[in-house]
Amino acid sequence: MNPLKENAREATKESRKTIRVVLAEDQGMVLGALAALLEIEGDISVVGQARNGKEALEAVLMHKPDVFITDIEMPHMSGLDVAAELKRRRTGTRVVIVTTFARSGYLRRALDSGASGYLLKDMRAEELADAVRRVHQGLRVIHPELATEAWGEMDPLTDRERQVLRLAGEGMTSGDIAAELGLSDGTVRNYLSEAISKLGAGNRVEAARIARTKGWL
Amino acid sequence: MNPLKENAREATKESRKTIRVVLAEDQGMVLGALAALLEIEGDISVVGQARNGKEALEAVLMHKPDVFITDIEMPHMSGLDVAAELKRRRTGTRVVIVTTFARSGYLRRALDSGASGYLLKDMRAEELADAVRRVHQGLRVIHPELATEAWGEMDPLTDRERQVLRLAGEGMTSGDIAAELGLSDGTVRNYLSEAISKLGAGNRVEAARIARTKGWL
DNA sequence: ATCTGGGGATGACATTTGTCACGCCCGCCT
DNA sequence: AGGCGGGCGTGACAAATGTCATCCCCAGAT
Repeated sequence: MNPLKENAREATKESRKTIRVVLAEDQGMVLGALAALLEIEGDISVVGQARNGKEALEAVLMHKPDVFITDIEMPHMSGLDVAAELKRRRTGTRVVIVTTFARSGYLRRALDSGASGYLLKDMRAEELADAVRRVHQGLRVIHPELATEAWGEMDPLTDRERQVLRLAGEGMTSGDIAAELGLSDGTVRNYLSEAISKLGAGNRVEAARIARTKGWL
Repeated sequence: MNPLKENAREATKESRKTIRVVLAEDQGMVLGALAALLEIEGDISVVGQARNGKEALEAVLMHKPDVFITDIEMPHMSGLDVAAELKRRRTGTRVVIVTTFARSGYLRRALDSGASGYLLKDMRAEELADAVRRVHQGLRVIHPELATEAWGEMDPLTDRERQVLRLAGEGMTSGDIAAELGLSDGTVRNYLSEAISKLGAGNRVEAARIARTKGWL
């Protein structure tokens, strides 16, 4: 129980420096590559890897890592769901989302789920380790482009509009959609028209595209 | 990483064994991570990295690597385009496609473009280095799931149809497309109509969706 | 020299879309 | 009770879309 004078310096150094990380990502190759990338850093150690949300949750609960790095789109439980669950369980683990998608909707949900970081995969690889360190220190790290710009605009669509637009984006005709949702053909067209104008699009296809890229789907 | 410490004997050994690689991938983080992954292997050296098709082409022409590893979907020139161009120029470089998409159309085009390997990103990370070695030895490496189903259905679309359908899928109107391609409005609609019927779709949106999922874009 | 087929264009027509202006019903606010 | 406003529907109309038959042009194939 007594501080060991001799290696006290090293011990504290070690315990202060090594950041234990669990990594989740459904593409095996990217998972392995990211692990390799992080292992290069002397102060970061990957203690667990997972290829889907459920495994990820188990791995985090088992290893109690300092930082949990996860993709969003994974089989059966998204990274956002895992983050929310971890928040609910009050594990001390900090969460960093690393994803392809610069959708403000995702960012909002990530922050709501208690994530400490939101990074895009097209960031420079070297910055990942730094981000992990910052988050470990209790800081928040948001990808710059998201932190400023695309942030602020809220989803202007009503539930119906979203619903209708999604189906239209799949190639369904107004009539199909009407049948599917138990609405009238004209009503569907009205919603579509509303959505198109709200999104500043020229037609349903463009509207769907815009909504998708904003994460409002 | 330190070529200076070789003496003559080691140098010949080295030159026989070290596989020089150029890597292309638009997501910076994945690019860096893959590079890290490969650099761990003693016999593989990443001599160039690129984040889009054009850079990739330049990098390959400049470094003349043994193997060129590339993603498909990149800005302004796809990995497939780069592969085709390299084939045309008869560089000795062997090409390995590494992509997310298990689309038979992509595989076909990859092989047509002279690629020696087609791997999916959800493969285990450790297998990448092996694949690189095999390809370097002149072997072909095709992701198992695809190898069997490889000769699936053929792309029924002509170039024009593909072109027109792509733009239509972005939300452009027939008129826009006509202007863009220097065709008449009616002709565009004819191509679209052809594409729709070839794909068994009900309208342009569905047709675009189908073509996309098949990898015929 | 002729035949053939692909790329491209036209014109006509039936549907589907996108817009608008209204009208109805129902819950909520004060 | 009266007054909103949101969800839903109708009708009408212009524009865009999908389908066909038909025609021109030109490069290969025979």
